[in-house]
Amino acid sequence: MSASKRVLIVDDEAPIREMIAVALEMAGYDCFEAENANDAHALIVDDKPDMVLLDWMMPGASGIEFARRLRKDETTADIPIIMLTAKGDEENKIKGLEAGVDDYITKPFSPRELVARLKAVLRRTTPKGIEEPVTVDGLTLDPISHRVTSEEKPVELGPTEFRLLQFFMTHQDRAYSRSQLLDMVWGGNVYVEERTVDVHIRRLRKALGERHEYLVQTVRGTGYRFSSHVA
Amino acid sequence: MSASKRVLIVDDEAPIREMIAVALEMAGYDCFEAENANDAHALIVDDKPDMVLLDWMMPGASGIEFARRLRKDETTADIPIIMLTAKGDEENKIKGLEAGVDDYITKPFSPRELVARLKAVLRRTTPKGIEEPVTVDGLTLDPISHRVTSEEKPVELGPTEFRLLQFFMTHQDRAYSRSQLLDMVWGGNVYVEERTVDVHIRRLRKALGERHEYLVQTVRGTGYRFSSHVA
DNA sequence: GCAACCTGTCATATTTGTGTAACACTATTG
DNA sequence: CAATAGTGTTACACAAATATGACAGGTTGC
Repeated sequence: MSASKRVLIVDDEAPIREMIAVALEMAGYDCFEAENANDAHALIVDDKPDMVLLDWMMPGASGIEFARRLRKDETTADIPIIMLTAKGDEENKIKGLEAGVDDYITKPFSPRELVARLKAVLRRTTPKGIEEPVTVDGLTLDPISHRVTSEEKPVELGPTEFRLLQFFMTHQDRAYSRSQLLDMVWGGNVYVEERTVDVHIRRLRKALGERHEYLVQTVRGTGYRFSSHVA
Repeated sequence: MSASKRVLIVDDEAPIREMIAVALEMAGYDCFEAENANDAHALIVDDKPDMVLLDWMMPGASGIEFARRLRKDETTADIPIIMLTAKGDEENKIKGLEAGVDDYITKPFSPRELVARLKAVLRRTTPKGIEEPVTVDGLTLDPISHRVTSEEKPVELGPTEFRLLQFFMTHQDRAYSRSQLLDMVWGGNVYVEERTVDVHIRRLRKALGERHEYLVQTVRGTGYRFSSHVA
């Protein structure tokens, strides 16, 4: 589930927000909007976005001021910000960069450029996921080719089992409760029965086969654990 | 398709841009112009050129600064840059080379010299692996003759399928999402449905025939992968 | 201007994955 | 040795993802 990135657009002019939203949605982003700094802050707290597009000119708190505020608060400090500025506004550019803005883009701009900048910023702020293959006792998971092999032989896994195994292999020797697994593997806000985890554990074990199923261990009363250590 | 090379001229003085443009067009290049760094960036994003001629002296962001910015972003990092500098400006030359500029040329210069430099730079930057034929299990793609053969027999491919296959053959054993493929094969920022990728994958597979279609593998929930390894 | 060819998008099949509930086991506890 | 809670298994309906075939514009070359 590479859920699409969520972008918050902050601008006091609705038509502009709409235009941007359309462009971004076509490019596969998930947008939501705010028309002033207060609304924006509420939305950010409520559902932390992956990126904020911030208009420099806004009634009330200016964009810069708002950017500073976001940077100050630890929980929002790491959200990338792209500032929208008027043409040739070099001074603001500088202030913006000082305030910790990740990039700025001058209006008017082409949707393409916007998307390109956004991608560029996300690329350099999003920490690269674990890209190295992991191996445990002959079982190898390669995130790059998205493949799992047991003693060189391919292992057939569904998407969920793959993520589950990936999580386990990068978090070994530690017991996780079903609800923790749901959080980590399924993603934060989904409602599924806890027992569903059991079923996927079962599917994973089956796919791993006799040779490796011992790696997925039951911790009675608690949940499951992945370990090459026997009980 | 193999249209003439596209060169972006960035200089704040229109007459100079014009002069250069005329010279280059006579030499068979396709020119477009920008008078400042921001416009230039927008144009580059919109339609990635094969080469950028960059004036060192510009209001706002200096040429060097702009060059650095281009080098930083992965998608523009491989565009060759030739810097135009004032006579005897040795210091800038050094800074320019540090910033990853491919060549520099001092003003005033003759059109002939400019074209010569440009050719030289293109010659040594273009052949980045895009020259060698690739073969996988009897399937060969030759970028030079722009031809694909399966066991010596020619394979009919549309332009998009060709680029797709070329990308795959030069990036094997790696799973790509549809949006990544759109980025890499279709080019930077085109608004196309993700499902379109499926269709072209389908066309590619069909063209490859039974003998080779196994190379194009579906990675459920993720995208596609090209690999001679089964599953 | 015509014909052949590409392309992107739909609508529709097909295939595969997912969550649940029901029932079978197994360890634990007293 | 029950009684009980915790897990394992399995079958199954339905959801989601992918494959496929057809189509309407748009290009290109003649």
